[in-house]
Amino acid sequence: MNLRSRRTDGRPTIADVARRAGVGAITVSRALRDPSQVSEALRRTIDDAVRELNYVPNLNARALASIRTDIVGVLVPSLTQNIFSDVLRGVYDGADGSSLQIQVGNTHYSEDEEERLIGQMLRQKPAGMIISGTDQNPRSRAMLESAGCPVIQIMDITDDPIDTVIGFSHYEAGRAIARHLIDAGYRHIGFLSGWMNSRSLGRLAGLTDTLKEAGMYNPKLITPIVTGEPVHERKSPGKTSFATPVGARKLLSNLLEAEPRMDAVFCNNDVMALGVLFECLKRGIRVPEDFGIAGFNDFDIMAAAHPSLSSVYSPRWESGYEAVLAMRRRLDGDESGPRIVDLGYRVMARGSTDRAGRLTSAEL
Amino acid sequence: MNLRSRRTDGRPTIADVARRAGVGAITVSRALRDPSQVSEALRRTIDDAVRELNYVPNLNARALASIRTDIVGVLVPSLTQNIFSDVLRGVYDGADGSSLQIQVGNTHYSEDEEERLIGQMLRQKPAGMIISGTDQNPRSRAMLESAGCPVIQIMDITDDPIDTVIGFSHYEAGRAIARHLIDAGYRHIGFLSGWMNSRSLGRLAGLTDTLKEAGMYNPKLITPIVTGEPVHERKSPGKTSFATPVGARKLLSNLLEAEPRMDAVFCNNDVMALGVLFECLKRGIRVPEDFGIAGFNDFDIMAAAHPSLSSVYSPRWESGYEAVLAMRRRLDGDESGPRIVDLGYRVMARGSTDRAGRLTSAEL
DNA sequence: ACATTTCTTGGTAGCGCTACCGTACCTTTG
DNA sequence: CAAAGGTACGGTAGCGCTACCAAGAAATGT
Repeated sequence: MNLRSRRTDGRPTIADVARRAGVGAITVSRALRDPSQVSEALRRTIDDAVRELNYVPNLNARALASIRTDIVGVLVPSLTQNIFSDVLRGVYDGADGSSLQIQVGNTHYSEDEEERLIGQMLRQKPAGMIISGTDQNPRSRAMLESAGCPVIQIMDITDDPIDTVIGFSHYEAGRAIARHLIDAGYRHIGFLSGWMNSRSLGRLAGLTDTLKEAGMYNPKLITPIVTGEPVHERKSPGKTSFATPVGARKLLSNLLEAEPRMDAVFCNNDVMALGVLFECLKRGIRVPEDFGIAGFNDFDIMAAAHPSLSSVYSPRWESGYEAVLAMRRRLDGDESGPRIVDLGYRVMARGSTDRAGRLTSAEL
Repeated sequence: MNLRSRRTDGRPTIADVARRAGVGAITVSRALRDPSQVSEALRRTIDDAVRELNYVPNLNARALASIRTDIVGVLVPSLTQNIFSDVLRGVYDGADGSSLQIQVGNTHYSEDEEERLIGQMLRQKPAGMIISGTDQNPRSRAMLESAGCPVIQIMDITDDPIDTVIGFSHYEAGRAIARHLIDAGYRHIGFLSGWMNSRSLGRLAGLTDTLKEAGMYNPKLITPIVTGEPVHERKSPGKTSFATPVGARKLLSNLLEAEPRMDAVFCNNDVMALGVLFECLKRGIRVPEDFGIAGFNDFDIMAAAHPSLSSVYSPRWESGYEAVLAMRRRLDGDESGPRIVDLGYRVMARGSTDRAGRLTSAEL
């Protein structure tokens, strides 16, 4: 007896629980998945048996039998940048305490890679997909539309989501920071960036539109736009085409050379803004009196710099978190949630753009 | 015909491939998993059939039938800190192109949570486990020792690994930075930290031992040590008990008040070092002349600061990457790899500790 | 009173794959 | 040339779970 085959690993199965509780296996299965289908008394007996045997359901068997999993596929374009670390943190926080399993894929900002990963993930019949951005190619979009599971796009916004979009408008954020700089009294406002993706381009568009409206647009104040696929940063500890603070210092020098009247710059991200601040420190350019600096994302360091650095807060953690919560509601059968959720942004006005001296010293 | 049951999703199965190739299903299975067991001719026919049908193996069924998966469980203590984002990036880069699936768990620096997650992951019969740190509790350790799969500890080092350890000595890193500060001419060297984990404590021990040997140890120069479980940072966009640059500015003020002679500080991490630099800028303390600053980890921003900030480079990406490569070798049956891998650290001497003026201006 | 619906439970038959064993054929050896 | 071993392939029987169908008990309607 008990000549256990080598095919099992000795853990209790649903049949063991059923035997111990004196019920059928299928009843145990129901009690576990949807207790409301089982009578109070049996439910209790089954729960006891589960606890005594320390039974844990085999997820592979469940997935095989029911053609569905608890996997949520999450696609991000980069793991190098802190932005997406924050998004993933929100995702994991949102999944905490649920049965959802997170599976992360890195598209490396490549549409082809994105398409490949979508296909691969969908083959696993995931419970849902969360994907960064709204600029999937037509084939990717078609796959997602016929995926038969909730699909949530994040970190951008559109009025034509695949299914649901949770994010904010980069274009509006660009407009807002431009208005802030103009209000602060700057007149020769530049834009500094390294490699640009579609969201960065949205911010730039917002900035330039606003500057044009104010009659302050000057192309010499914009760093050359680099798009296309970034140099892949995989398989190396360092970064390549993404924004680096060192690169930002060089780019600032270039801009100042091309247009010495420049008196403020909106940096495509916070890291570059820090680099610019340090370049100003080195050159003895006074911030904010001679020169205004604004970043994007509002990482912690911005508030702690001296002078403190203005930025635009982007809801990165919130995007991930809200996406998973929305996913959980959908998977619980609640279809009533909105399909377009604008989480907004927030201009954080700090010392580095306080030319007018409006802030108290405690705020600096 | 073709009254497809609702139980399948219409994708081709191994049986479809077998039928098309005119062979048995088991032969297809073998051809896919270990082509050397199948004759050249059949292999080709099967490959063709696979391609024509666009067949993709069902991983759940494979896992169920063979009681093993391609999942690698990765346990990190935090997703809030960039350190572990870098580790995860290395992990994903290392797994790129293999069939391994990464599953991340966040222990929130809690031994109990770690134990729970280990149990949960082992129940999935993972192909291997990667776990941060070497300070698992006895029950966790016992579970991992009898897990029957490769277990790789990372980001620290020990001569008594559970299985394999890939990391570096925090104690030696602490000694090294202490020597660097002494060499640079500082005499009242402090240590600044927020919440401390066992690895931070190792660095501090290295620092204080070295200072004692040099007769320069002064407890008033050490911020109060905060250990135990950190305030959980889950379910919120912000951080709590972890190092923040704002907190660092306050802590520096406290230390300077307690011991005005302090002339250098080793910060538990780079973020705090940045905060300290900004506090010095605000107070008009000259760096490095009046005060030396060193951080830990060597994030990009350190080299770009002005003055550039000294730090200790820690192999975060490398830890994750090498761990996965070692895992892959083990899973391929190569047991010859070393069980203890010291990836080392590197003191990055920069402007913020260059009291002696040894660096050229280009290096600053 | 009986028919009808609702609720609770169980049996059976897979889900797609691989472990195990068996068979046919080929090679080697004394 | 028989015996022994090796190689290439296939059949069978599960892995642990759930979809589907069925049936009995209880509740409800007429």
